[in-house]
Amino acid sequence: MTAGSSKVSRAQRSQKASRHITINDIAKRAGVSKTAVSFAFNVPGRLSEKTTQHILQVAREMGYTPNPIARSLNTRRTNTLGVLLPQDISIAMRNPFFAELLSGIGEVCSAHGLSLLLVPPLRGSLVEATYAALIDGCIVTGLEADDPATRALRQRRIPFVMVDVEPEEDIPAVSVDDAAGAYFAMKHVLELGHHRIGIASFVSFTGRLEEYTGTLGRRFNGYLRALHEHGLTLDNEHVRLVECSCDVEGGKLAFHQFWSSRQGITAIVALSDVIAYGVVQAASEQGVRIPQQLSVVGFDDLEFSRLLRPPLTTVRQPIREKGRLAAEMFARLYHNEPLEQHTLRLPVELVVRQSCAPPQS
Amino acid sequence: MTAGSSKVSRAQRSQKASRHITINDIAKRAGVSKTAVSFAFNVPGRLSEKTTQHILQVAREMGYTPNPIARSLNTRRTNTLGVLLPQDISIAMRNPFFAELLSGIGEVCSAHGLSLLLVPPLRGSLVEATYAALIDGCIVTGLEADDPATRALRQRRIPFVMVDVEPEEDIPAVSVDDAAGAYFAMKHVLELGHHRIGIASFVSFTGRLEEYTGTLGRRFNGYLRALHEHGLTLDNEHVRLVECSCDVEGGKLAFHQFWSSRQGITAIVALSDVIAYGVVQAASEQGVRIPQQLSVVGFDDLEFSRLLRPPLTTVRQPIREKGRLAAEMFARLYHNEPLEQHTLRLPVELVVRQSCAPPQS
DNA sequence: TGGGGGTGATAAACTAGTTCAATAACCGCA
DNA sequence: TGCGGTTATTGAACTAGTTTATCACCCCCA
Repeated sequence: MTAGSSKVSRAQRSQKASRHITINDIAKRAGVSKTAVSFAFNVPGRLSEKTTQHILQVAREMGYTPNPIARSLNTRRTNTLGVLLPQDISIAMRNPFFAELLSGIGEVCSAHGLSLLLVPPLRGSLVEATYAALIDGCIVTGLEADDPATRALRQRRIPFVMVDVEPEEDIPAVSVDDAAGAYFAMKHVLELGHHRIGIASFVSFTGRLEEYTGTLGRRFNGYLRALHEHGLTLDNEHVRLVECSCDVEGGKLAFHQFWSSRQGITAIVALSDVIAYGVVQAASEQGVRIPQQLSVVGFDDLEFSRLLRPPLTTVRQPIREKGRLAAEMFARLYHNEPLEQHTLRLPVELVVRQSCAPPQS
Repeated sequence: MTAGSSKVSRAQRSQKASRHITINDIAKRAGVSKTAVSFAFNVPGRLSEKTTQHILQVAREMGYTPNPIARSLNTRRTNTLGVLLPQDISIAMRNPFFAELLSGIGEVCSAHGLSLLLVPPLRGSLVEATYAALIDGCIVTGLEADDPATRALRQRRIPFVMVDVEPEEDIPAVSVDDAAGAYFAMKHVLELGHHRIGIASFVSFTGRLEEYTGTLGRRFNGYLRALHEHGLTLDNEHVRLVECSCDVEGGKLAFHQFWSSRQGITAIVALSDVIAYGVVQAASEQGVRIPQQLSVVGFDDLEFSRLLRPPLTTVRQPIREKGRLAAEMFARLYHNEPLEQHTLRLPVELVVRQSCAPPQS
């Protein structure tokens, strides 16, 4: 290294590394100020038509396009809506629930020219993820109002709407009566005469049963209410609980656990349709006939549940609608328009199809 | 308005509007330079432990978190991987293909701490969308190498990997032999003895049949080759084409068009499993028995196709794997590591299940 | 010729951080 | 006490744009 090389200026060095073309390059080349270049791109009518066209022509020739990050720094807009996911993307996307939710959210994104950012935990922390996400706001899924990540959003004044959360004053949210839905599902199974029942639950266990929170907790409350009305409890003898991942694979594993336990389970209540799919698939593979030998109920009524073999009895919740409404609420917050209602609660209903029957006598 | 009010400085005004807390506020409050604050957050060991802790303490007290946009402007990193979608998010998400693809891409995102940005056309233009997207690179779906959006990425030196594209020198891509897969599917139907066949295609028509491009064009080539081998052509008499949206609803509409035409169609070949789902559902609703009265073949082998009633005969392509490999290629580009192979071609195979049978005599 | 009004263009300040290069402080040792 | 070598800290420049406030210019009219 020569003495001279250390004197190479920063500008020269970055020149060498084929620097990106910036607004300054265009300004110089076009013989105008960078303000003019900015106006040419952003404020139609602010410059004379001649100047505007000249600047845009120069920009085209040099292949210039304004840096969206620098622009965002000024405008404080990213034109991006985040979706906070409590799990990794690869896991969430195994549950068609999210595809339907995103489809609903996406309708609103198109209308407002927004992109959609999937925000999973960063290095294990959703709070970290919210710090790093380049978003104008977000839809929060699978979290409660007192979650650290939710608090982080509030503190940073990032507008957000929660989905599937216990309704709480002044927190915009779109929910569903999970407890009622679960109650209907379990009641249906009980009224068919089942009393050896497996509950296939996705995991978010935090200790004892009373500590189940969120969607899981609410659905459990519904199940337990129906069980109590029929004099049953989660005693592991009549009613057994198995936890699994919220995907087809999880449902298959759950089925095998129930079936190998030889407790004579005649019905499986799944906390999610996709888990029910796995149960049905594993049962078919084992030659267990549904609903003759085993009844299965789900929760969600995904678009494909009616196409299942047999068509799945389940609890319908309007998932796409939920996404759309949540995103619409966000859009109002985003544009500082008042919300008519802070919390929406959408209806659920039991959809009886062909995956349940009375137990074999 | 008084004369005084016009003299209110900018700082005072923004103060009033409860300005965001910046690195300067923390520096002042902690009695250090903003360089020190930056180091405290980003370069462990660069400051004394005492100073670092003091700064972080002050930051915590004031609820400060570095602005990710300003940070990105310097670091030139957004830690976001884009997925370029040729349609609106709400439409794409109606096809479980994307959920599976995203699931694969998501595996790599987790490993590298990336978020995933869904980038649909902005004001009708994907090129515009690429200009505005805050991403470090992207996975391009449903586009060809000579698409304007692809060119825009190249020009702006945004690293990208294409998915489902005609392999081309030096463009990183992960594809599948669509033509071969389609050939297998059509051949299977023909060998069962069908000669009145409906093709249910998603839309991307650009004029005459020879102008089909991309995935659509490649699959058509496969279908046509098999048809030719059996002396058939797309003549609208024996083999009829219907275009529909790529979702369950589209498949249902396609079925109704085929069935109402009363051309005695005995088999429907769908360009996508999700379209086949719609065909099967509409057929069931009409009391048309599959495969006895109507054979159906799909393309994709989505996770749920084996659970369909009846289980769907289809062409398997490893979608999740495709997403994962594409994302891994991107990760290498992103870290300036050399690619072992620029283009990958994954295998397809016909999966014979129960939705096809010989035509009723 | 002077002044008002409108248009077109710009210099400078601003967005909120990171990074470079230089300095200050400290420690041990001669 | 002086000096070399770390270690800790900082001012200034830099990222790439937008925005504000001002100015120059031209036309019209008095």
